[in-house]
This record gives sequence, C-alpha cells and structure tokens, in this order.
Amino acid sequence: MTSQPLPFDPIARAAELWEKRIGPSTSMAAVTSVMRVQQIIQSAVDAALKPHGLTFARFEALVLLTFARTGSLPMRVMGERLQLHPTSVTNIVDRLEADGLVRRNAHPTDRRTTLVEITEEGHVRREAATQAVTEVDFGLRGLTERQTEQLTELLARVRRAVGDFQD
Amino acid sequence: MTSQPLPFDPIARAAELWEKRIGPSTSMAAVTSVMRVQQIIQSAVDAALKPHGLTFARFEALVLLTFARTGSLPMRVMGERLQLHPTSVTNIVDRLEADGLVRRNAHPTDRRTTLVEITEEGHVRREAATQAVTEVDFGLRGLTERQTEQLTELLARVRRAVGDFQD
DNA sequence: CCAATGTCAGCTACACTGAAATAA
DNA sequence: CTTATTTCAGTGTAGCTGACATTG
Repeated sequence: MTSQPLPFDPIARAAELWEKRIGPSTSMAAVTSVMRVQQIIQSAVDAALKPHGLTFARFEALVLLTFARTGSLPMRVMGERLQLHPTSVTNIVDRLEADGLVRRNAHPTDRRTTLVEITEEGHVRREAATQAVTEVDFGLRGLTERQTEQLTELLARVRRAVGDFQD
Repeated sequence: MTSQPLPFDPIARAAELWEKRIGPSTSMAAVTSVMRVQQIIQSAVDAALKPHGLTFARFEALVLLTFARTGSLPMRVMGERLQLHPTSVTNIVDRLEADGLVRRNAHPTDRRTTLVEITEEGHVRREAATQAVTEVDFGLRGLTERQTEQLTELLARVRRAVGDFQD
C-alpha cells in the first residue's frame, strides 16, 4: 500500500477535472468512491480476520451457515445468497473444510447436491472472528449510526435497480 | 455468477438475524452493502471496458495520465493517486505499454524514477472507453442525481476518517 | 433428451512479501 | 550509510470459462 494521506481529496479533484474536460462527473465520483471504500473496508476486515485464519468471504460463509436453521445448506444456495460463482463456492468450502470448520454431507434425497454443515470448531471460530470484526466496527469509521443506515439504504436502491433482489 | 434475483433482500435478512442472535447490525449491513455494490459496479464497468481491452484499473490509470498537465507522471505518484501497490503499478503500466497506450520515459533529473506518458493511441482508446462507461453510467443505477451525490458525500466521510486524505 | 449440481483445469487480475538493482 | 524508486519472483485469493460426471 502506498499510503501517505494526500493533502486533498483525490476523488473530488478528479471529479472537477472530469467535469471540466470530459462531462458530468456525478456517477464517476460515486463509483470511484465505492471502489475506494470497498478497498479500505476489505483490508481492515481482512486484517482483523487474519489472526483467525479467515478471509471476509470465508467469514461470510460461516455466518450464513450459522443462520441456517439446520446449520447446513446446499452449495448452490450458498452461492445464491453470497453472490458467488459456483467454482468460488467450491474453493471457499474447500478451505473451510481443510480447516475443519465445515463438513460436506450428502443430501438425503437429491444425490447431486452437497450439503455444507458448520462444525463445532466452526462455531467457535466464527464466534472469535465476529468479536474481532465487531471490535473494529467492520472497518467502517466516520459515520454516525444514522448516516450508516442512510448509506445502506442508498446502496439497497442500487442493488434493487440492478435486479439483486425483488420486493 | 449465480444470478436469480432473490425474492427478498439478503442483506436486510442477514441484518435481522444478526441483530437477533449476535448484536448490533448497522455497520455489518453497510459494509456488506458496500462489498456487494462494488462487485456489481466492477462487473458492469469491466464488461463495458472489455471490448476496449481495458480493466477498470487500467482505465483509471489512463484517465489519471490524461489529467496530468504534461500527460506524464512518475510511477510512484500514480500509485499514490490510484492507491495501488507499487508492484501493481508496474503490472498495470506493463500491460498498457504492451498495448501501446503508454510509454515509459526517463526522468530528466532523477534517474531513479520512471515517467509514464500516455500515447496518442492511449488518448484515442481512453476516449472510446470513456464513451462506453458513460453509456452505462458506470454501472450505477437506481439513484437520482441528488442521491448519487449523497452517496459520494457519505463515502468521503469514511475516506477522510480513515486518513485517505486531509482537508 | 434436457436441466441441474458440483468439480476440475486453466486463465486472468491484482494484492502482498521479500529481495534486488540503481540512484539520490 | 540510509533512503527512495522501481522491478522481479513467488504466493494467495478470487473471478471467469469450458468441460465433465452424476443425477433428476
């Protein structure tokens, strides 16, 4: 990471120049901001999770399984909920399984599908990891509770518009 | 991409369960939303840029060079502005150079530093690519102009709090 | 026969680390 | 001598495509 804080907001400056020389900059500024904040959050969360041997993606998978009534879900459903490519699900479950945090089980009726179940050790690990990310507030700083909710709300509009979900 | 739209908002649902079984969910919901929207935008923008042989990172680099007074910048500065790892700058410039879109020049006084200059072909390519991403509004949908600005503003607070820039 | 599920191999992109060469 | 700039090799994560076996 090349990280000296700049004495100006690079995105605001780029937006000015963009406006002057290229065209409307509203979307460009917002998109660049999302990219940058994602990067910030990703590295903060990954740093918090590293001592627990998890990435954010794997952490999310564990949380998802924790929330499942039976503590287990088909791979396909995991991909759906986490918006992951089937091969990424395979990869993530491979890693978690190698670490003993989840277990692959046969589906009772549909022999094509694999059920992924969180183990005892998985529960313990998720608990510790949750503590770690909660302590750093998921890497999110500088916003009030109200503003944080506003952010979620604005992003939900985008997700809805793009067909991420319906309702 | 596993992409059937879910009949509910998966983030809102996860937040409910998180609140019920783990703790406050405000930050968690916002962070998950940022991650997801970044993913959406990234793939939309990359798809728009693909016919032009560019990724978003490479496109950003071209834009940055276009904005430089002399059309050229040291690698180090590029990394600073784009928040890229030095090795990533090398990599990105390698690709752009192989495509004839930029050129590496010697720095007139400091022989350690390499200046990267956008070529004529680079200008042409950036122009076409800009058209492409503008047409899809950078993958950003569902927000009014006003809301888009609000989003940028909220994210700037996070960037400032985290020391991304000062002012 | 067609569709769905999961896996595998191979590719790309980009982050990171550690080491090195060169120059300030 | 120390620091700065860039590069290189190697590693890890994760996305994608295309192919495949198995099963519904």
